[in-house]
Amino acid sequence: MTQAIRRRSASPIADDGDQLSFCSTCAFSDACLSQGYDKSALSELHVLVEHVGPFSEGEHVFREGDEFTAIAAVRAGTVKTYVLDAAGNEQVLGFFLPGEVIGLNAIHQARYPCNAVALDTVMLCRFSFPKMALLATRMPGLQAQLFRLLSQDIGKAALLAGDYSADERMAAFLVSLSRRYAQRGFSPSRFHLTMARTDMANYLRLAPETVSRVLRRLQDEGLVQVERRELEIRNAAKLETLARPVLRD
Amino acid sequence: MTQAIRRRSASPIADDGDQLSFCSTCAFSDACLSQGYDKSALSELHVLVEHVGPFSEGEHVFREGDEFTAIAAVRAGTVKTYVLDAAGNEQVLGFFLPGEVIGLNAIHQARYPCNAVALDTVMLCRFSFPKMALLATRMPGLQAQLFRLLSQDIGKAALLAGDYSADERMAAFLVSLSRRYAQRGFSPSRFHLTMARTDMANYLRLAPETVSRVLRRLQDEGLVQVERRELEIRNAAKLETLARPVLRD
DNA sequence: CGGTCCCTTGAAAACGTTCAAATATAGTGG
DNA sequence: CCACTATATTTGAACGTTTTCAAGGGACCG
Repeated sequence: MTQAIRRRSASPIADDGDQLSFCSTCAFSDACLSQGYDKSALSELHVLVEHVGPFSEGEHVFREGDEFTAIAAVRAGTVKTYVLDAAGNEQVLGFFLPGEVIGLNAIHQARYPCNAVALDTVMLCRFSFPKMALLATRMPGLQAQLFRLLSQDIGKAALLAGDYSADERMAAFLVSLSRRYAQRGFSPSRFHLTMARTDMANYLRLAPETVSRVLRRLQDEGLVQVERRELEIRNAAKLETLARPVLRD
Repeated sequence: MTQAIRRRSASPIADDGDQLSFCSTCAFSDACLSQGYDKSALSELHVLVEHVGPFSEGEHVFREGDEFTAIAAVRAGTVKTYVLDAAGNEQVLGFFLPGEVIGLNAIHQARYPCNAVALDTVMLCRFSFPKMALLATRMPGLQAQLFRLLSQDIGKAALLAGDYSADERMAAFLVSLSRRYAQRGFSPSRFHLTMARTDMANYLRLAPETVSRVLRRLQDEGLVQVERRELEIRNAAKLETLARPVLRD
């Protein structure tokens, strides 16, 4: 089928002087910079970066079973990963916002174990994984960052895993989005829900109807204001209290 | 508090001639051997191995918040990892059988994010992670194996994550145990459940009463035979059919 | 303006939980 | 070796949250 993480307009941007600032959204550059690597080391990292996209809404970045060659950091937009169960129902595994890395769960099988689709206009930084691993043997800081990224993702599923109430799940989801947007410089209190209610439901393991009802309940209690896909957090403290059992912090 | 992954009778075994065969249960040795490394490379790996244990039932291997220094492969016994929620309820994250590696989720925070306790008499191979990472820069096969192990664990939580019925969860759990025992040379159709019903319940996000009822149901339908903690799988085909939605294979 | 898709709302049903209690097992000390 | 206690497991019945089923808005797009 289609090549995983398709190449688009790769070369022009990759050689562009703006490269470093573009890539400053990537976790890898952050790590390397903080490790005090010199320009030459950094340029080695940037040599194996490919800027790909845009992917438009509904377009797939990779599909389950595709050969794994690269991981990718989201530069703009939102990527949803999911699998289809036997009955054809979608199980959403995660949403990836700018700065977050997709494809890490594909390493051990050398194939992507899930599908990844753009929820809006998505731009990616694509990293050849074999090349990156090779480079990591010469850059301990990069290796450490890769280990950290992988290790971090192991615990991520906790949000889904616990047997929490629908309200707690939803609160945790919204707080998580808020924090992740804040981390990238976006407003933590007002943002656009880039996914459909159905996606949220499939992610939180709830029925779409339940998502609807919970959002209404949270709004009636003054915790949030939802207008279609626009969300405003009106009482962050209470929302975080609700989310605490799930997020554990 | 106590040192994470406590040292016990470390030196005598580590220098023993039996070392290699002992460590053949460890994923790392497997990987290195299969990569065709010479003895000197292997001995480098074995220098940073510490054989620790035995831990007796109920004894902790590490606790949440302990400083992370090492990962460990289970050599014998079963290790349960868990966290306590705000109400003090136990959330079981996983059970680790011989050959499986604990501590991988501790890398990114440099602290163990959960507790690990022995369910029976446990023996471990302890690996200093900093030393291992350093060695991995010189042994690409080891680095690759570490990446694979980490990557693999990212998808593991799927068993808990989906919204499956109690029967499906239980079936998937039993099939998973069966396969993992088989992989290490134990009987896939008859084994001892090293964990209490409550542990299974906390792992599967069910009430203990539900676990009891589901096991009875599976037994009444002739899929398994349960006698206290002794389990026999009587109809593997049907059990796997039940588990299929969860395990996805 | 009509159609489609997404979202919302209401009522009934289901699955698992909770509460309560009985039974069984292992460990302890006499 | 046996009684005794604490713990683990099983069972029954009522309850509750979420799902399912059914239908009604509402926005966006042609």
